[in-house]
Amino acid sequence: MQSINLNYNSMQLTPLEIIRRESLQKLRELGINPYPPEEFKTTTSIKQIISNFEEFEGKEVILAGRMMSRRIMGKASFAELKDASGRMQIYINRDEICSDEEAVMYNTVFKKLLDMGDIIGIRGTVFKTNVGEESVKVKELTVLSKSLRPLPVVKTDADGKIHDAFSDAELRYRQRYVDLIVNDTVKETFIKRTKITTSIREFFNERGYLEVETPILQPIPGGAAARPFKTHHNALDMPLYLRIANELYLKRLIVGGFDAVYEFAKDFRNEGMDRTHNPEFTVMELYVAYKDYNWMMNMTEELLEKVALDSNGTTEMKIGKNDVSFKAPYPRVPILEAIRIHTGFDVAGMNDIQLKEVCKKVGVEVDETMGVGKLIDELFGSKCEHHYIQPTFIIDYPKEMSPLTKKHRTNPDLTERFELMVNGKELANAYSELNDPIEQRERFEDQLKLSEKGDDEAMFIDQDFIRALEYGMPPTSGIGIGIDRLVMFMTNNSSIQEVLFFPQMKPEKKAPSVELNDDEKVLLELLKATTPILLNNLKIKSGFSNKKWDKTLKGITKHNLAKVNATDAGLFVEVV
RNA sequence: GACCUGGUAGCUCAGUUGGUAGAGCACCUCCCUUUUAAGGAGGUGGUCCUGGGUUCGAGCCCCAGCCCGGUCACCA
Repeated sequence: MQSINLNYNSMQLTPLEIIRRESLQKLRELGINPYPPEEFKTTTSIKQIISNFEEFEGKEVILAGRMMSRRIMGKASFAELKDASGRMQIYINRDEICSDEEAVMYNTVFKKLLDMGDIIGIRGTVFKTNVGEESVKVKELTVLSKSLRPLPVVKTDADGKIHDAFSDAELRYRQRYVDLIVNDTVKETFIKRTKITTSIREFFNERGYLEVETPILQPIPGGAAARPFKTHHNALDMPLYLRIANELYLKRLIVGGFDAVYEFAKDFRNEGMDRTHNPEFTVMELYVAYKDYNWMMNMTEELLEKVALDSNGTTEMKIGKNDVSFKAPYPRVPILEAIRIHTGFDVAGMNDIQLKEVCKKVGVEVDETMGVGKLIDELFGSKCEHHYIQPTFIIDYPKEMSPLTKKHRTNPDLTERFELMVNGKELANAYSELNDPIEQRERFEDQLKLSEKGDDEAMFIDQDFIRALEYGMPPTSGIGIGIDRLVMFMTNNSSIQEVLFFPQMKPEKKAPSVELNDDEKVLLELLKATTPILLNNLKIKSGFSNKKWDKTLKGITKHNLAKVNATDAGLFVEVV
């Protein structure tokens, strides 16, 4: 983008950056390419050495990584090298890496021209220092990439206590690359995230379930109730929406004859952002033919137990202040039972008027647009949800709030649906899927009525999806698991931003321009008319307020267009 | 969207009824061959988020705005 390029061109360098650019130039003058093109072949990784130290001791290794700290002591130095696998100390001795008289590689390149953050390669032998620290004695040093910006300096003391941590949330999210370099725990979070998704894939693939991809750009944003992002396709000249869910597409595939399909889907919802909501987020949805929601509950227990073990090595977890166990089985509580337990009211079979009465009594706010489903959802959400810390299936939701769910086998007012609650939050949502096309059309029409009544979350009708159901979909159970939320639980993070590499942020403000502003131009013209001029006279001529005067004069002196001279006769300003 | 915190050096942070902008680390110069939050001596470095205002004088007070975070509201 043009504006960004302009910003870079007009960027004012800090003294630290200028020094590094000068070092870069000097490296080139010494005939060292600071960005060499050749492959750099390493023989092992830091983690390998640390975890098999006896095997490596005395042997030669070649490593590459970022220099994270440096302690120079005359003719010898220690530095910390960090590669993708870990950190370890390297020992650099002048006479080991240099044979020439001037010892250029040590005295000039290592001591003067390299900086913290530079990427280097080393060849040397593994040894242990007198103090017992595992290290590599460097015999050869190669510059692999010069770093032009100083990294934050984060130090860890002998007790493992971190000093001057790079902790500003805004900087960490905007410059995640820096966060990943200096904050090791951040990297661990994201490695764990991949372990979790890998664990889920393994679980499904072993069962022969098929991983698929379905459209993100959808003409009708179906499968959930949420405000979509809208975009436009130029060639077709039609609106398209970023998907809010992929449910209806996966069910079409079940119609098409796949027994089990799943997708890790980025979904998009144009709604508020907070600690647990990002406009784009990841949901794993799975559909399995010939199963029901009871089967799905059993599978979910098994899956989560495995995910906990694969990612953390245990089913027992600390989430915030709570101890949570993912050991199966999990209790199954009908939603109306939960409401009875936590409010004292049995709302089974109540109509909307009676429900509003109950809401009023227990202090839950309601409005006219709310139907039975929404009222029950509201009661559960504000009075019950937060009580379910241990994994608990809340089951048998009312029909009104579940337009894609099959009617309950014993009670036609309810549906075969469950939500899995963990730590007081929803983690998964699953149904015995509605496969009766005639009833599905009726449910959609009920949603349309809700929408006309003012419910802006009611679902859109997808005619093609109904057509697919009319060809016949086997009885099927489906589930959606919020992956970001699952990762939050498994890594004990309370903010979704901590488990997304690049959480959504408002743009940074523009870098200051080197262009003169209008006030500065005016002042410079005045100055050019009479130069040198007594400072106070120029101030009076400008007519600027004190603050504006001060800022503007500082502005043009900073650009080196004018300077102030102190003489016996007073302060004079002149053009340079 | 509402309310509350905060925004000062590359990083982490101080900053006194409003009176010339500070510390630690980093950086620069010098000393130092198994150190480790290495150490010792000296030094450089600032759009105090932005724009107005009050004042002889604003990092600090007032007004408007921007950005992060938190709480609530909204929301699968």
